[in-house]
Amino acid sequence: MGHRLTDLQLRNTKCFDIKWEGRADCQLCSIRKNDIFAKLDVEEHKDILNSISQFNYPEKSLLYRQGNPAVDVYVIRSGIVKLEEVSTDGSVRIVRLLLPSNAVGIETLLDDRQLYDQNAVVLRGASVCRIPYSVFSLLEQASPDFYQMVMKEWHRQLDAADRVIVDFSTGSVHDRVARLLVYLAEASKTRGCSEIEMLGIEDISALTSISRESISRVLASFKRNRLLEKSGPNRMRYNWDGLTSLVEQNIG
Amino acid sequence: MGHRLTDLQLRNTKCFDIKWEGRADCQLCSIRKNDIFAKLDVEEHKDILNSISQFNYPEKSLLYRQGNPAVDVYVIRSGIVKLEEVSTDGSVRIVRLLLPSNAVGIETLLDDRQLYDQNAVVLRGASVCRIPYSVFSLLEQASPDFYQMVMKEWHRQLDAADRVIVDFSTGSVHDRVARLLVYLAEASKTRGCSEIEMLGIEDISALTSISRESISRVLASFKRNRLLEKSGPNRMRYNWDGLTSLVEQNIG
DNA sequence: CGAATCTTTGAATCCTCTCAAGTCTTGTGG
DNA sequence: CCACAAGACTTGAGAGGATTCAAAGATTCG
Repeated sequence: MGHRLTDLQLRNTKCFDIKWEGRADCQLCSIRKNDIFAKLDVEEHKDILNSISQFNYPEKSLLYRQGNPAVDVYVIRSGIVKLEEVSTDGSVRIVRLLLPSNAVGIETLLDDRQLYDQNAVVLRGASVCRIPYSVFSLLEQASPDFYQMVMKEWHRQLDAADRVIVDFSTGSVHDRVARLLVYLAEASKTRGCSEIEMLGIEDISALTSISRESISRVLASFKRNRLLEKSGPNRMRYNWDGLTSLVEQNIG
Repeated sequence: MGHRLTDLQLRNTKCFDIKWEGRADCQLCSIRKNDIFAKLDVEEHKDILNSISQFNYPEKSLLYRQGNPAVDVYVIRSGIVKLEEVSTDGSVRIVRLLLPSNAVGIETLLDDRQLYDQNAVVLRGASVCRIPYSVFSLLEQASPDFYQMVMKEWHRQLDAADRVIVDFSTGSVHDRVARLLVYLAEASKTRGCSEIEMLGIEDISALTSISRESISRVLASFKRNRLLEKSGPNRMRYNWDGLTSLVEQNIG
């Protein structure tokens, strides 16, 4: 079985300093082309978007907690956020990883106000836009095809969940970790970065359902084979061809 | 690794006789209260809903194929449908199980017409409503809050996917199968039925990522302990208290 | 710098898979 | 309707992989 949360983590008594980064400037936003506001005329609706603020959440801080009333949607501008479900026995499983331009907490948008389904925890220092529910109800009235973009986000979330099933929960320990690394490498490539934002072993464990020790061993073997190389705290340089050939290998 | 599809299955050359069951009668529909049309005034929009037909798909037939253009949405009225992803190496993984009142193929509704993400295969003879895309585009115009209900369906699908991750892909072989049985038992209970609609071992395997033999062994042990008992083809009588106590046990 | 946390590594055990053979079911055609 | 073939399920034995426990090395943070 997986690892349990400590008391501290469960209560989240620790104080994180979440920095306010100012009003969001949707007009100049670099990631907007891929997010839920992609097709919105932001100039036309600037008074509605007015109430969106931008924050910086440090590593390990919580965007929201499973079971709390869903009140805000967060759009990730940078960093990595995990959605984790805590079982009755206290063990934790990550159900998806969300990356820049993903929206977190879209349960908020269901008509009968729901509770958040998971904990949303920041893995790598994240800059996010916090969007109150009111923005959505106003936009819904002002821009009737707005929900097309929200539906796309639901679709992306399903993709992310399916990825956890198909890629990170199927096959040998070796294969699962390899696929995760390729996934992270892909994400860093599209960001134009040649290094992986490495997850902690604890998180890889909650994502793949593999014991921490086994993960450490697999990573060690990848390093031995020069597929990975530590290049800083939480950063790894990767050998793209080597890694991808690993995951292609299981063809046939 | 998982089992591969046979050539026959990949090509779906076999002919299934899909029976036309007539026009859908949304007015009298017994499952509507839980599906995407829950809050729709069907009398008011009956001319739009006119083009919905009802079909009976036999076991093992395909609603649609992964990669084909998404053209119709199907609402399940009875039976069980699996969504399975076929990897490049031909192995199959079920990413979710869909039950009565779920909609299948909602990728159809994304504005840039998408391809179906998975194969949708009928596991237990299913009666479905086939809803062409046009119905949705008309409803969108006619009933502005219609997308609230569609969003709920996306949410249900995410729940189903998360369930596969948390319950069916985490923990020991024994636990995963036990949770699946409880899930099926719950579903049969809400249908007012005291027997499980049992999946084939192949499908349990694709759902849990467990080898067929191990599943057989676990089921055998449940039968020995009088938690299960065959009560017909593809049907099992279950011991609710026994099964649920199994999945609760891993508390603490 | 030292404490706490996270990661690595080893060795033994346990679990799950694989292979293989047998039994049971289902469906088809004579 | 029976017989046979194909497919699905069961069971055993053995091998291999993954987990566990334990202890030592690294890192991080105050």
